[in-house]
Amino acid sequence: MKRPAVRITDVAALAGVSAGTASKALNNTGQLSQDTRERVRRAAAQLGFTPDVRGRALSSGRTFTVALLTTDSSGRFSIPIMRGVEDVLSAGELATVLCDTRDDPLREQSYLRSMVARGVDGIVVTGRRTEPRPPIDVPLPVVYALAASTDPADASVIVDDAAGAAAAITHLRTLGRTRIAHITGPADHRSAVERAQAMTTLVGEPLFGEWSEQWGRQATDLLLRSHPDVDAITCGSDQIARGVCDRLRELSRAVPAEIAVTGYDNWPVMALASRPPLTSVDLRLEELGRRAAQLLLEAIAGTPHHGVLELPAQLVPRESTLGG
Amino acid sequence: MKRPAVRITDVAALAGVSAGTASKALNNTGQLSQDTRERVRRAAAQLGFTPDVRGRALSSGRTFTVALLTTDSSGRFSIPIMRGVEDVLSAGELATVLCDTRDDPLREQSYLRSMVARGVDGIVVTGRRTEPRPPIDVPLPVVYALAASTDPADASVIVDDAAGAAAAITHLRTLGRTRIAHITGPADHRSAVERAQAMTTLVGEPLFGEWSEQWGRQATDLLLRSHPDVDAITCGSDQIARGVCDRLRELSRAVPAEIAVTGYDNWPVMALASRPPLTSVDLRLEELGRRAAQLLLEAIAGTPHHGVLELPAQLVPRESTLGG
DNA sequence: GGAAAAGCAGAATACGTTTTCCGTCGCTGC
DNA sequence: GCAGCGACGGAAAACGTATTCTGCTTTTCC
Repeated sequence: MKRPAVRITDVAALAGVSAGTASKALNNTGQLSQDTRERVRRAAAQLGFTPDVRGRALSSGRTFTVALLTTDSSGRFSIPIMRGVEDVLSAGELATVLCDTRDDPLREQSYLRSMVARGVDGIVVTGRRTEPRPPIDVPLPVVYALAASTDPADASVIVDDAAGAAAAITHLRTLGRTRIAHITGPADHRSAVERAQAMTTLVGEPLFGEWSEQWGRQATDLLLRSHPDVDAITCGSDQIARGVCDRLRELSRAVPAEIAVTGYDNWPVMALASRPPLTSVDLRLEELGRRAAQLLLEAIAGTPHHGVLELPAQLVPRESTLGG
Repeated sequence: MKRPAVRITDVAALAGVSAGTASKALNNTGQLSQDTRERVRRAAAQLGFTPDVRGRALSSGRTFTVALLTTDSSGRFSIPIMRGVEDVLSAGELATVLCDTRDDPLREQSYLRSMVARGVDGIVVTGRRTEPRPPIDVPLPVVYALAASTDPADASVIVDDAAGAAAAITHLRTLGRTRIAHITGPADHRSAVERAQAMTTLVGEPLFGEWSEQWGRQATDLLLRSHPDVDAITCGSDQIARGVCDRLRELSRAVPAEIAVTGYDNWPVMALASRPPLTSVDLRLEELGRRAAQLLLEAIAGTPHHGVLELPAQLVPRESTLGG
């Protein structure tokens, strides 16, 4: 069972060349005849040779490993990003190592030291909030995902929240809604503020509160009292939107016939379980993770990007605006 | 900024010893005078020396890296386990590399090859379902988490679902409930079946369906038609329980005054958002991940465990049974 | 006081790969 | 026929650490 690990010297021996030559053949470097390359490749295939990453790392500096530094690995925002990152990296035969800092600067420092000592090829930094964050100080390629670096010279990829919010508004106006209100999360959350600002021509001021269903229900009451004639409510999150829908149903206000509702985040467990299912704005976080990983690969390859890349969000229409 | 990486030879030079001696001093191996050890340690601290994992890996075989093989990294079950695993491993200065197989056997094979080539010290295998899974074939320490290996000689850590279900029943009986029904997920899911079997002295047969709120609502109607006098409903998941609560409220049946409801999984976003908040059974998945990681560390250290370790679940009482 | 034993540290080697530097061979052009 | 060049592949060094082996010094015991 425990086959004794075939090394490059074994391959070289079988192909009748030296170890160095075998290395060149397998990595398409140096100058070798096509014939020799082919012979070595066949030998490697026959033996099922897989280069030992340890030796390779020591010798070439490349470790084919990337660190994923996240402030919380449990959040529903970090997870899809992780998936996207890991997807791209694994396709390139790179390994992704997980560093969950738990929002603790000490843990972050400790991880960074450790990752530098490991000689990772690069780092993807992500977080659960969209507020820009201070850059990390490492002599390595770094890409920031979701939460941009405050240093504009760094490479960051984030979601275009304003465009996503605008898309929701446009969608509602196309459907003929004119008196649109907005209920969202805390006023000190950048995502809440950015979305609210992009929601033009609102009825009344945006209602800031929490990212919870309860606040959605509560805010619905407030809103209907001050603006009884709204015909659409855009929400800063699917949780809030679900609360809004629940409350409207309790009040026998038909959704969307009477009042259309939109969510935000397109979190399946909320958006689909809501009654009715929510029209929402998908952040495309997995794609964001992929792009971040691609940028990192390019930076590792020697062509780093700079500045912030904003990815478009995508409106996903469902019954809460389209009727049923 | 880019300091030129201090190596062990630098430390050795500063301490006035050879590289090999420095290594021994820092790793507490070999025989050295206490004085020498101290001197080397001071030199290392002064220089901020962090051993290069690459060199260490090549030399000692140990790579201080563990692979976390998961069939899906997005599930709400895998995530807490990952956290627990990563928590323990990072405390031991080990790195956790993420391998998301997406339920694809080919990807799994490819990852395993890659991890063996990397020389990881061990592997934690986890999944999103509790059904036992075929073992992986690698010459390395392995621990299975959540989904046990079908080979009893392997080390597995799982949740004691039967005990969790029994705890819910006991809780309800203590509260004086006697006519208890059960609504749960698909009959071909082990977790549904195990929980249902442990629910003794039920009113009627368990209702198998989907893990969804909609099924919870639907099943509530079915149940009330056949057994109008139930005074408690245990559910196989929090989603189902939330659906049950919603339907009961629509029917003006008070929870828990008239009918008590319990969930399962203690998934905060469901259990806390439900009206009323759900009494639920916490799977303690993070703890499960921790235990798995600890077992793996012991196996790596040379004292492997065998067989299945069942961890207790924990009942978390809330208003859906305790009244309000 | 001498021999054996213990304590200590250095030199050398190994880990598996990549990469640089050379040497050889065959060819071209004069 | 010879200098020079290009194409190819081998030998060796390098990466940074751990570890084994060896030898020196000091202690201990008779």
